[in-house]
Amino acid sequence: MSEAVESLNFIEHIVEEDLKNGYSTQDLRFRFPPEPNGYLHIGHASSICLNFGLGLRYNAPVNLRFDDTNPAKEEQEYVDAIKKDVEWLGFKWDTERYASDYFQQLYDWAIELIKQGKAYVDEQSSEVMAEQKGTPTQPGTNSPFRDRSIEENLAGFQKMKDGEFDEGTHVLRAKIDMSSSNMLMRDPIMYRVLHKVHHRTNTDWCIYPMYDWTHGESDYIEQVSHSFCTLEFAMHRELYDWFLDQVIDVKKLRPKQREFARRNLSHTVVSKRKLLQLVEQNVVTGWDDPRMSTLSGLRRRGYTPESIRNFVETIGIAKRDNLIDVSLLEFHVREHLNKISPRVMGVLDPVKVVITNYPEGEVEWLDTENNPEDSSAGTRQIPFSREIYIEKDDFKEEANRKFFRLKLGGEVRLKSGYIIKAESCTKDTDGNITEIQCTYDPKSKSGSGTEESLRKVKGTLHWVSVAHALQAEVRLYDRLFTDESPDTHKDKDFMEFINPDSLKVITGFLEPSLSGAKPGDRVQFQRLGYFCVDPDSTTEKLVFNKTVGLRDTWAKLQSK
RNA sequence: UGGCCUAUGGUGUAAUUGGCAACACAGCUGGUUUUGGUCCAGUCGUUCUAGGUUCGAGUCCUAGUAGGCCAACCA
Repeated sequence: MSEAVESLNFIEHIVEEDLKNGYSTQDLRFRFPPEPNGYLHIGHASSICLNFGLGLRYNAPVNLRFDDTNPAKEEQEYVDAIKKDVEWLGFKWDTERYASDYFQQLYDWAIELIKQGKAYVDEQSSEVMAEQKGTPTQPGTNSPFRDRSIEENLAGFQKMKDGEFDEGTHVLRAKIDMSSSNMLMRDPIMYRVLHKVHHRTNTDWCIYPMYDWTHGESDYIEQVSHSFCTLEFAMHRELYDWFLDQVIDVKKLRPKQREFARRNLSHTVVSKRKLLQLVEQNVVTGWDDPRMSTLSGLRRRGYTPESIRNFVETIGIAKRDNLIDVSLLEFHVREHLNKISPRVMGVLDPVKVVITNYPEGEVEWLDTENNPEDSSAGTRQIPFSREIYIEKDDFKEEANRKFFRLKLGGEVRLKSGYIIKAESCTKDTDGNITEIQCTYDPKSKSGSGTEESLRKVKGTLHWVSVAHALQAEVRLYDRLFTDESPDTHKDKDFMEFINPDSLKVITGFLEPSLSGAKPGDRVQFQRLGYFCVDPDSTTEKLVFNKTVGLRDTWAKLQSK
């Protein structure tokens, strides 16, 4: 095996550089820090694969740390869902942490800051403070409470902690620089009063630390070497470093924050807030609706962890704006499913075919391979009889030479069965074809080795025996949004681009071998696409989700 | 009007750190095929602009242009 020249992304270059400049691999430690206020989506997969991938690469621990500093939005349900998703993607965290584990330490440090004159209690309303904050082009002005005594601040902070103040009346602020060109440095809030029940600390606290005060210090407590986040936090780095400077012990490792661009996926939204909106407004059935860009939605849709990891690998990590076409994600799921999915036959839009010269009442069990990509997958038997279903699209009374399917007077191969010839068809009063009459060549049976069976006919159709067909609910999905980038229009809300036809529920007719299919099972309906059994499925009523269609060059030709 | 970040084929990402611009997807041609799938072969097409440094610039410098981010008691 020749060692291919490894190409690293800029984050990996940073780590390599640090290793060259004195870090040892023992120093390396990473973390994935979700806020438990929603479900993970495909964008998080990039962050997960980045951090856990680095852990694997350097054999370094990776913590799963819940950034749970806002009890108003965070719930245990989300914690559970996030853990499930990370595991499903195939990663193992070193330790499970919570920012709330550090509330006491954070509080103690805050007292120190007050004692050093670097933090103060402000009693103004948020409106007034916002006004004093200035604008990006104009400096802010100091709060009248900025210079009160340390004793006063200590007492005020104590009262905040003791629950003597109402929400919104008092905050603890870092005393930095109200004229900084970085708005975040204009005396940022460290603590606010919140009389809310926290999912872990319950009512122990009624003051809660803000993100900036919490995140870097949590990294430091855990001795995380590299703290990666998305670009919108770039301006926070200065604050991250300032807060670190206040508590750092130079003998300990100093975490560094670096930022990368979030991945945008076309025809969807990749934002917890917007996904929550879809859930709350019942545009979808839940966080795990198969149309959602959540990991749980993709899982239910039939995506495999491998396919998502491969996708994330090829889209890489960088700092520029991007819009990745969903077709790349679809490529990766097809690539994996092609290798692992058993092939079966199902007809989703049926028209009946009667083989007039086939004996009435007779049933033949035909051998067919389970997966041409995997010879060890073996074969199974499928029933053939006088009446079968084929797809409506697979028959035309008249068609040109480019149409490789069934037409009057023409022949096709029935997959793993016989060659049939269309002789006539019947229609209802509206002109819809209701039945096709065919004859078959008894000597053309697949695999029989006869001269007739070896004949080349251009088309091969999938089919199911009418008498043996299993009926199943099949859910067909299309993109949730009609616009490739629904949430980037300045004058339009992303909800205006919702695709009204993103879900179509039909009844499909499937080969009987599918009768025992279990939720999560994945198959390829030949010539149609990849499908998986939905959790809603029961033994009485099978329910399939369409994961993704096969590449369809015929459809492409037709649309020209 | 301020600050920060970014700019490489249609899309995404590389380029041994200053040394022949490449990989994947998409597109197009053809071949194989009992899935119009898979697979195989071929093909199209790229460094935002203008200066500068250098034997040599996608890479460094300057200016410009374009896009993104920044004024929540959210993260």
